Amino acid sequence: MPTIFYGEHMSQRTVTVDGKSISTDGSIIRDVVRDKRAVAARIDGRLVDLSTPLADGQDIATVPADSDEGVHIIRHSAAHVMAEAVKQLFPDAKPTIGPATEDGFYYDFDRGQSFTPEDLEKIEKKMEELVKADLPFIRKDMDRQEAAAFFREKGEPYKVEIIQDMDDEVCDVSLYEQGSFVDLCRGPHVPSTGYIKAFKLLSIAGAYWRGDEKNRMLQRIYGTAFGSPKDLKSYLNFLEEAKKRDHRKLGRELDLFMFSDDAGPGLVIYMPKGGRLRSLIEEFEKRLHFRRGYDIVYGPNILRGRLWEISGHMDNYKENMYFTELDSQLYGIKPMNCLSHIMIYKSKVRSYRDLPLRYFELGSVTRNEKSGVIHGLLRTRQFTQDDAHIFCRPDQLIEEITAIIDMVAEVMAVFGFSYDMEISTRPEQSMGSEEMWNMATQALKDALDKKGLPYDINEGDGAFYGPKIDVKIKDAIGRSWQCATIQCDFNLPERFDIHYVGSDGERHRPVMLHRVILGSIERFIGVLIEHFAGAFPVWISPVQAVVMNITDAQAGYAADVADRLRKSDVRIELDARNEKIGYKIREARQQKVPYMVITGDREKEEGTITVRERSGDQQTMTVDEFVKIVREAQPVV
RNA sequence: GCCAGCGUAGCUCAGUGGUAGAGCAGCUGAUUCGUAAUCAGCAGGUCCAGGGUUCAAGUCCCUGCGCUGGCUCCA
Repeated sequence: MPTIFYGEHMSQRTVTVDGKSISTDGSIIRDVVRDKRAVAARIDGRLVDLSTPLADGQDIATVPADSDEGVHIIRHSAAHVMAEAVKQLFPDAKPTIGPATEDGFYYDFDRGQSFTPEDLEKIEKKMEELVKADLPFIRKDMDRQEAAAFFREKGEPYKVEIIQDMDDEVCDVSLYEQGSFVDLCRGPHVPSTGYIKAFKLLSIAGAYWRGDEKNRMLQRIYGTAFGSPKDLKSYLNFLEEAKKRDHRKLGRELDLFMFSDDAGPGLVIYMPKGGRLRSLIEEFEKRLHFRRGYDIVYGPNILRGRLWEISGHMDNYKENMYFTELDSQLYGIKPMNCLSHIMIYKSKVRSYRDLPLRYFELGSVTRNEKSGVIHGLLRTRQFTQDDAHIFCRPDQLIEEITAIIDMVAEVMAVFGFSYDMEISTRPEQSMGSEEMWNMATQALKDALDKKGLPYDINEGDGAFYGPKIDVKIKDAIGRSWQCATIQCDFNLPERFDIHYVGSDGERHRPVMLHRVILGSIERFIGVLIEHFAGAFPVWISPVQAVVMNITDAQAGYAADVADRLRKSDVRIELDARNEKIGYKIREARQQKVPYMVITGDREKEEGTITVRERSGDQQTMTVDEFVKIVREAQPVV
């Protein structure tokens, strides 16, 4: 192994640091970096340690602790410190991998036993000691074979496996040592453990080696670290905030939906207010689709097994499906809505003039989700999609895709979501020719390119019958959720042998688009709840206003106002209980009702109402004026 | 499905192997009040289910179910 003596050349050098030219007799980058917050540096776009030797004429950019890259490096270093702590406390734990993530870091260990919450505390304490000791991170470059031998001797088989699985052309690997711990690692790292000023261990979880469920389950410890204690604190606050917005908690508190152990896991039961919310969204969707040339259709929930064989579901989707038997015939409970729509298409001879045909269905689908993945409204075993299938000619394909992209944009604007898009390509489990897949994928790309919209590629994540554009919406606290998806399918038209008669009098094969805008209504409602923290916009609020009197003297007037509002389609509740107005307001606020309509003696005398908003602002007006305000909150689509 | 933790009143949660508890919500009564909780009383339990250990189990052990956090999978 070549040894570098950093102090070897004591000559003067001229380097550029963050755009400033510096003349130095120092030998490593750290010698010329004035910025105390610097944790690493960038040379020619490459991230390096501050201990990297200086070379004459180098252009150095420092990476501060509070930058995205800096935080990433701190987290990665924290993962190493955690591994050292674990090795000291539990010598039998074999380290595997420990990367930084978007909001923290983790390290996976192979160990006979699991870690307990008490272990977590011990590990955190030990980490604090290691940070206090301010141990330097020392990089060592090592020949690949030598490194493999080194880890084999240390009894760390996972590191050996990682080295052996590297590309053939890799000759040297780098190791980082701090204190008693050496890890295979590309780096860079902070100069010493003392740079890790704000960290916290969060949870223990199981994780498969290399993410494959056929492999051994490892013990993962999650933690997070930041450039400063202040940033760590604000992240922990953010987690608290997210907890308060949890749709499962709000769903119960606002009486929207429930789950019942007796009914079964992953099966949503809508309570009256949740039912109202859902029906409002569905009404909105029906209008939306009618106005854009869609037809509303309904298909059965179970279809013959034979049909699922033709569609390829039996070969590609069977493990997600439920089956039943009727008159000793096999039936599949639908996990998707496409088959009935294909039946509708097939029911007549179609002319090229008839296309595109757009069939829309608020279709409930049932999928056998593994027990461990079920999660409130966001992952259920039965859900309703705002599903549509568009049958079109190949020459109409791009136009139809772009129309859907526009529709997604309009709907997301109505709800106030921003979003990113990605294209998912052919998965391993799939059917059809390579040519079809290429055509379909190209069509999706062309449509996005034509609109000038940016997108990522998600290799191998398409549906089994075709590639898709996935829309990931971002909620109010920055988390992203998949809702809309647009799938391009050349497969099912062929399998069901559907066709249209072209202008040439010949039969031609149409193309099929599968698409959803909100995706699963359940999931979308879950995201809506968290996005608005339960304080829905007026137009979808299950209760838009609570009418309340101040004393029994205005009970009759309040009932009269309530009646007038109800007859004007304002969704109201009347709170005529013998309680103080402060108490009624408190309850309405907790229920996140947008308006409180207060009727005291003053209002009764003038024939008005006082309307209090969620913000606390209030105004006295007539019932008609208030009705107008509520009506105008309805979006036009 | 896998790993770990958890399961007590409608909700949030206390509970040392020895009589099942609190706050809020609910119900009843009093109070008639102007912008985030009026007072008093009452009622509320298969301690997730089944089995085991024990003189005795909410508490310890086993199995199942469910939930939570992850992993894999996904709208």
